[in-house]
Amino acid sequence: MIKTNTKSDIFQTIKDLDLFKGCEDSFFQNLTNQSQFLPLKKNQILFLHEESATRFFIIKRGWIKLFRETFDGTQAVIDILTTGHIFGETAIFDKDIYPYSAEAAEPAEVISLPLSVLKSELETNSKLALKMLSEMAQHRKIQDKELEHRTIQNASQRIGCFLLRLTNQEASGNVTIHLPYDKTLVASRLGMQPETFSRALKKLKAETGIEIKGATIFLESLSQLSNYSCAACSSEFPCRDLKSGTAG
Amino acid sequence: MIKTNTKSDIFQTIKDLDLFKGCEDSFFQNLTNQSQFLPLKKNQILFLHEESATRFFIIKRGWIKLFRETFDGTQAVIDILTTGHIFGETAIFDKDIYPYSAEAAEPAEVISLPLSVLKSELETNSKLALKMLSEMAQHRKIQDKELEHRTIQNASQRIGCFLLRLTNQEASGNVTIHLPYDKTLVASRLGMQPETFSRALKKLKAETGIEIKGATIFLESLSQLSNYSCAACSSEFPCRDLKSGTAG
DNA sequence: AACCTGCCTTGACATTGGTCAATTTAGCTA
DNA sequence: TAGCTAAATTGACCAATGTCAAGGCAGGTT
Repeated sequence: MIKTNTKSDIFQTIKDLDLFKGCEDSFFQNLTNQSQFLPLKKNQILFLHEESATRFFIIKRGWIKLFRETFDGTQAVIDILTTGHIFGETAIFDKDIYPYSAEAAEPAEVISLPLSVLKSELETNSKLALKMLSEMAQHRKIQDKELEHRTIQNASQRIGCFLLRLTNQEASGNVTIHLPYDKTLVASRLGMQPETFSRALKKLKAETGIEIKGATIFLESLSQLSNYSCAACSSEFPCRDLKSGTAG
Repeated sequence: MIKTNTKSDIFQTIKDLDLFKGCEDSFFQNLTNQSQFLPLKKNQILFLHEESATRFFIIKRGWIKLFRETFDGTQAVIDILTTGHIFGETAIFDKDIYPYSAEAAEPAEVISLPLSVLKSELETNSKLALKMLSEMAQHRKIQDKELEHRTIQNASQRIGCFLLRLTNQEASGNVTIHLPYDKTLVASRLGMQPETFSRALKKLKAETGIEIKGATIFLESLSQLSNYSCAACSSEFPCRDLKSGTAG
């Protein structure tokens, strides 16, 4: 039986990250030495927007919601991330202030690591800097597309697009999709109210003939959705660059 | 009389860029040697989304619109940039493919530079990589906020926010703002129809008491607008990080 | 001055999505 | 199983924005 919260497991998890590919073991060791394993209950807050930052995080399991809110409590969801994704690291470039709040959308486990170690590694390891730069540029493109979608896709199309991004887009034939978290949360991720989500999903079903049973959706083929959703997008269908949960 | 399209002027323009601060003259010289000065007429297209990229650009004068469009011609404006801003450079990180289209929103002058030189400089100059990484992270935060605004601000509030970002936010007392380009374009920049823009501006006037004369807007004070617009934003008013035209 | 042309505004109306309140459903726990 | 709670759905209504069509205005040209 493997324990998932040992230091050696943390070491291995960090080492396996694509972002850190090619880094020295000493770097991983430094990070690991100052690491913490954090189990999070649903809705548990990890840090708040504008808070001073000393640590960044890697998701081991579950879903983390990044968001910001206005004074009156209105909330805007920035992204919802899962296993293998990093967040909080951009504070390095912004006066060590977190640019968003983070909370567990579902029970989750994250690894907490010191920003200082990452920061000094970045200054000496140009491979890492370039890799991070590349991921950042990728993310930027995704953000641009997100904004585009808010502008030109309606609620049903956005849901269809979201579902497609949960699948292997090369698949042919029947596909079963399971929503990864609450519908309410999917709604906020897509910038709409839960009621709108509910009705828009129903409309999506009527327009495309998909089957819905609770949080599970059955497709006869991906084109059933892509014909409907991708018409209102600037990219061709298999949209390789738009995997969901890809932010940091 | 200074000519603005000489090689030596290009050299100086590049050297003055914040992004390139600290780079060697040899780098500037390499860029300059392969540079081109391009005067652009209004609506002239510079490159198209998905096109193969060999050059990036720096704006010398005027306004450049970055956008993408769907098959049926619906257009989503990503950003509108002006003097001193760089664009097209992120193609380096995306298989040398432009992630958006670019055209002159107003008569403009841009300097065209080879991506190859930038690319190899990035690989050897870690200061530059870090600086670019930092700017990218900054941009990312701006994009997040842009998305937030689309979600929680209404049309009038977005216009107010846009106007505030055109000003020196430390100013006290009277302020005169001049719209930098067509209202139609401002509308698309803010993700709304021209008709909606027109009505929303009227509403903004009614709600805040600003004065409007054509493309010129008079404020008695910035708080007149900030009270109205920034209520629906997660940031406090003087929002230093949200300068307009800040993308690349 | 007359006339274009493109931008902007306005009105009338359609559509989309948001809000509020009432139920229904599903998953837990006792 | 009964009962609790949170999530999801539904209906009725409203507000915001988009669409289409008609004018109006301003700047540039002849």
